[in-house]
Amino acid sequence: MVAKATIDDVAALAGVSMKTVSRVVNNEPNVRAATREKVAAAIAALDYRPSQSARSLAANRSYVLGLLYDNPSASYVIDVQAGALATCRRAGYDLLIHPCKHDSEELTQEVLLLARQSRVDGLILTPPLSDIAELVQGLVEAQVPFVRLSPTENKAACPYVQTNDQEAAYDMTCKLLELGHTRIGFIAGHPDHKAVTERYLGYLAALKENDLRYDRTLVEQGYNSFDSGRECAARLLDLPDAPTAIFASNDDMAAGVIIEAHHRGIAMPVELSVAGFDDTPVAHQIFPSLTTVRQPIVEMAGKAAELLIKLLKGKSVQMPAAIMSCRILERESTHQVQP
Amino acid sequence: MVAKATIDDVAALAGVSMKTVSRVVNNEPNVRAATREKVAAAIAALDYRPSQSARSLAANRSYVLGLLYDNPSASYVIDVQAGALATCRRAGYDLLIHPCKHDSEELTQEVLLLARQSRVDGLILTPPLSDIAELVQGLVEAQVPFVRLSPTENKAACPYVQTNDQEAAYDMTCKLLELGHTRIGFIAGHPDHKAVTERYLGYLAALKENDLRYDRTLVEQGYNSFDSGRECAARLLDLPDAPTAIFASNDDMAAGVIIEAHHRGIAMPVELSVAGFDDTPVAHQIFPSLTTVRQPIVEMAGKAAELLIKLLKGKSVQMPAAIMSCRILERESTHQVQP
DNA sequence: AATGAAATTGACAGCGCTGTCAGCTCAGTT
DNA sequence: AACTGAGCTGACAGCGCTGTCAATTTCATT
Repeated sequence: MVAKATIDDVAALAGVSMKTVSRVVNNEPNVRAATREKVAAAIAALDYRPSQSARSLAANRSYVLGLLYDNPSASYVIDVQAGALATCRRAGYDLLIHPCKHDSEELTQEVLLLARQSRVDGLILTPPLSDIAELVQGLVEAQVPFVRLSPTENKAACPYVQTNDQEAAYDMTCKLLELGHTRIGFIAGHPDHKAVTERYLGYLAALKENDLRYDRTLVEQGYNSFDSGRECAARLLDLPDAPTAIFASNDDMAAGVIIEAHHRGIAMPVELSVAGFDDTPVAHQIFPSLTTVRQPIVEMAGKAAELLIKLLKGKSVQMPAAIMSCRILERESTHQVQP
Repeated sequence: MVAKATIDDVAALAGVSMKTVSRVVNNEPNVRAATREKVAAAIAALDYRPSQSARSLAANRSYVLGLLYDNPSASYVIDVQAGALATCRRAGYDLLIHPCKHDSEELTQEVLLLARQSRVDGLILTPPLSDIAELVQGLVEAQVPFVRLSPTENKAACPYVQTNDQEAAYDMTCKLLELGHTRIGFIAGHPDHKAVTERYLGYLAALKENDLRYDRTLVEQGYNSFDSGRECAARLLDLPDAPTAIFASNDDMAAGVIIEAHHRGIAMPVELSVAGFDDTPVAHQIFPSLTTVRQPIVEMAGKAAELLIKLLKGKSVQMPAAIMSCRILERESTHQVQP
């Protein structure tokens, strides 16, 4: 790499102390405008770039956020990364990604290590990690700053960003009811993944609200994967009195439903309506394209990073609970029930 | 965070100098076994974790690799990340992700900044960034170590990892020919994305090899996206003498072909065979599931990180060119041509 | 037991920055 | 004109580690 100018070089050229250069670089107050300009000119002339390692060591912060996840959905993870990164860049932070296993024994230790090595200043936890009590507890005890995406438990512990999953699932169920469906199958999400399971509550609430009896045979336990969705669909469609609509807790499972129906020669959406949740890319790449719920994942992650950075700056973020709204996207896979 | 033990604490407890502790921590040779054990015990007792920022500053390396990409495929990016991370963890490195715009004016500057700030020790470039001459040139000049995934140009410049895209596309085309198809439509990839465009050469080679005349109307220019695939398919299927098989340069475009065919009521695979490339998740989530080519992306990225780390360790990696093989996956979307 | 080479260990000087704190400058006051 | 306090600036001491190099120990040989 090119010989790099240090803060001393800049100070010498600008005719000030290196501390003043530091002030200018860090946008600190109490520097006369004229001085600021002199320094800025010197920085430009030398093409000076502060060394991150040096400032990390001296200031005891790394200007790096860690992003923790354990989610099989590539598009979800990419969106979270994109949102977090956008904020990070604006604030001069970098993002370290740290996929991990939510059921690992050493999860908490592994994550704490990141902070203990001073690799990251704070962490963003995404579901299902945001609901692991031991991990959350460990971070609180070690006083590692962190923000959670969509936690369902222990919300007092720290800042979080959330969506109204339950409400959106309620709305989606109502939509299907409005289309005349009375037997609506539901495929629940992975039990370890609390945020997804919340959607089940929305489904239940909508049935209740509309005085439909709850039929246990219409609810299948899925595991968030395409394959599990397909298996659940097979069972639902085998029912003597099969549902005319199936609402899956996520798009991957909904895609599984659609494949299973295709293989059975069921015409969609006329003979079967299908709804999903998440609006992953597959939702509009399958036939029929999927009616689903879009979450503002990028924005949520961006907000989370923002809260975290505020927290790091010491601006007491009084446990702010940013709640963001989902939106139903009606596509081809839902249709009026046939008489 | 918990009060952290420093190297001095460990040295004091073990009764050695901090340099010796440093040697043990870094697995350097020339430390007596007994000493090593004493130190190890002290480290364990104090739960000592070296500060990354301090060692970065002192050793002038960050133990972080940067991953550069500009690829709309979430699953591709996730796979690359996973592969690179696996290697990084084994070697004690972290991974900084850096999505960017391949057509940005300031791309080279932006990327060089990462190294100049000593945030990363080296870079992994993925297509289409691996083919941007200016960027590659800039890195070489600035002496930033880097490794490329699937470069098609200037291969002498530095280590790279590659797949035999062209050969795989050749094989896939032959497979369609064997199924009796003689009019095989082809949807080319984004012209900026060299690695994808190589697949076109494989298609051409197969036609030539089998003495089929090249029909220009059967080749459409796509842009790697689902929508562009669908548009190209529409044009191909509108042809008076429409193809009986369509080979798209990637799965997203192939998914577009399948949707377009569905909307036209074309029965697949009997009336139309479709083939893709990449084996993205959508390939087996659509109906009919897609015959495609699987690249060992995770392995490639892992290998790339490995080469890069070797390079950083000064072990002269004499421009090693790891070439890895693709595999055709036959699924439901391809079928014998109808007489 | 003396000898020399190799193995092992430690002292020390930074790496390039930021935090602390003291000192200086300069309006606005009295 | 002297005084005040806010605004501005700089000296300096680390942050916790690694690289260098010299000192010491070890061990096989003679």
